[in-house]
Amino acid sequence: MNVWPYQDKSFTTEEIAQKLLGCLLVRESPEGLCGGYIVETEAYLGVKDQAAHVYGGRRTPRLEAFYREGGIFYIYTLHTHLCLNVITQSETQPEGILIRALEPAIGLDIMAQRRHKTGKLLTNGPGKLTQALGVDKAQDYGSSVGESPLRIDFLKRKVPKLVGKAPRIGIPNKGEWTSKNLRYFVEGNPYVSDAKGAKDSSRDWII
DNA sequence: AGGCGGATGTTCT
DNA sequence: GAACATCCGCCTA
Repeated sequence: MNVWPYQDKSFTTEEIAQKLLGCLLVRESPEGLCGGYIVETEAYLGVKDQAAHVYGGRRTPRLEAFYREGGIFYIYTLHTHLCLNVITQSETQPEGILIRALEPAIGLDIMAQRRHKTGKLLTNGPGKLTQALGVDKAQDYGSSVGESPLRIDFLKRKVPKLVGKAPRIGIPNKGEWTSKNLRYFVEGNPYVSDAKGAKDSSRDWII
């Protein structure tokens, strides 16, 4: 059975963010099944993290998922796009992980239809991957990552050869939190959102 | 009512 | 590959 493997809270959010790399994110829809391997994540460390939505203990209707159990999706709207996050801890410890990029693996034709794009442009950004998968806020917000139309397969995973660490994207003026290396990615994978060259795609996975 | 949040896609070298 | 126009819902005032 495919369930949230970090229920016992014995792992930090930073650790889980790295463990999610290589896991298969899939989405079931009337159009068919599609999905890809997670290649880029960012950790958001709760009320003390100036870049987190819940910084300072903020609690508003859209943030409710943070104050529930780990292993559910938190989805927020950014202009026209949706950003997909996994809640990692507990009611009293509102932390989460932003999924920033996928390597397409299943239903490439369906994703291309939704994106009107192909290749890297399919899923190499947080808003692009939600569009490619057909993520729907009303349907997927708060749903379980283990068994829902939108879910993560923690078993059939690839193993990154090398995990890169870097500061998170787009959070200037957040004090020390701006420069912390809380962004993780599969080194050399061409689908990482700011991968420039994208040449060395042969050396990204062990398996 | 107004401002903020960041990602996308186009257009220009 | 860098610059910029555009996108709109949630919160705070």
